[in-house]
Amino acid sequence: MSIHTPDRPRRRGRPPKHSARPYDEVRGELIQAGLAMLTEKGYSSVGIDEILRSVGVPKGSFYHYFKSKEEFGQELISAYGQYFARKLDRFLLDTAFTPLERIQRFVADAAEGMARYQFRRGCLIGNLGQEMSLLPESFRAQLQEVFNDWQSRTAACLKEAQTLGEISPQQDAEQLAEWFWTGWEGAVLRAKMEGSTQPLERFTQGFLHLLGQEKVL
Amino acid sequence: MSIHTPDRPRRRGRPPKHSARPYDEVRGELIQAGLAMLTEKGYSSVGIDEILRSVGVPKGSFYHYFKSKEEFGQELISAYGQYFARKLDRFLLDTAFTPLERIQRFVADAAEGMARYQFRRGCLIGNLGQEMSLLPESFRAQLQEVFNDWQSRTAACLKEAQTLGEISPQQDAEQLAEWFWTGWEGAVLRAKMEGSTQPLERFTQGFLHLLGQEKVL
DNA sequence: GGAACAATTAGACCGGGTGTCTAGTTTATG
DNA sequence: CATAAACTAGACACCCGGTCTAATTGTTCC
Repeated sequence: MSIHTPDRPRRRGRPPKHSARPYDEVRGELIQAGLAMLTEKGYSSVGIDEILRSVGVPKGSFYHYFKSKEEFGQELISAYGQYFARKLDRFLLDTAFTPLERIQRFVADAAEGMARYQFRRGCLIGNLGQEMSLLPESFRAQLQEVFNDWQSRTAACLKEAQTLGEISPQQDAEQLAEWFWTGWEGAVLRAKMEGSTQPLERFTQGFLHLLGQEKVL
Repeated sequence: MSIHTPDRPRRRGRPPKHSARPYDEVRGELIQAGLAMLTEKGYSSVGIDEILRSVGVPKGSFYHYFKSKEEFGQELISAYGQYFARKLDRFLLDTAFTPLERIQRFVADAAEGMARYQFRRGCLIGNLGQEMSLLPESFRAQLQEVFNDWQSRTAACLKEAQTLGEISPQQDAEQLAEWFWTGWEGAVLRAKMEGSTQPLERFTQGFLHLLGQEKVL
């Protein structure tokens, strides 16, 4: 339940070689904890020490692991982007299903993920986009890149659907994918608001409908 | 440009009858200023005195006008809901245009509004939905109601489109409207992120496409 | 053994801010 | 002229923010 052991005794100087968690492990835990908190509350409402505390790392150590909160945020964005890219691949490249089925399976998995945290956590990228006016400008381009990445993975799947004749080859797959992600973020927002997976499902249903198929989900 | 005269001299006790702005006027200005700030930064990042200061009302007076920050927030939600409902009516009931044209005109107006503030301000309801996990629970139902209201106004317009034969009468107008608003919030989010009206236009184009018409915008 | 270096963090810096409320001052009312 | 109504100064009692220096401890290598 808790993210880390609450407080082991803490010594001051350099830790003995074989006792301490290695640098990269601690760094990873900080990123993990940061992701959990920022997906729930966004960037500006979460303080550094809240994250540090949850991992049992003393406040003074933050700048040993990261240059600043801004840089930390940048790493979170990229970690989240990659995490989700992997998840997308897991579903969208799964040849056991048709391309459209893969999308549905991805959506179902994401919905389950939101439910697991009582709809308190959303999409980090969406959260930050919404906060944009409070954020360091350096985040803007990075957020866009993440979306672009997700979109092109989705577009590839849609193109496959086209060559397999599952959807019409006339529509621009890239644009459909952009469009999916735009709407998806809206659906995530409403899922948080309503505390229900319904918006996610309804949106997806409509999207697949747009693709030209009738019976879905 | 500035919201109010910066600081007129301020006397302490009850103001003379004909000198002071009436209670309701001040209240209205506070709500106005609150809307401007919350549409930009959300609820939790905006402090009460930031709003007070911008209107030239001393901090001590807040509880003269509102019971608490929570109640103030509730009034903002309802004011924003009504403001937008009026705007929707202005466009969606304008019989000088076809129903679908009205929707396009509404979108164009909203896009212009976002551009006017350099894409820093979004939709208050969307902002708060995103923040939900940081908000008083009392906001949840209220936010949903606002969406429902907007949706039914939109649905009415879509039904008119159906009776006029502009779109197929087979689809459920209510659901299409819900779907529009879900996607719309996503598009607003991305417009903020990209600092461009493009997401708004692209999304709308796709939506109208879904309604079955080809040439749009 | 002991210098030099690497790894870690205590603790404070400095400057905010939060929402709330009481006690007070001033005008209006009857 | 007492009482009531309208308004606000100023503080309460917090907790927070991100950052950085100086100190402490372990390791390495002569």
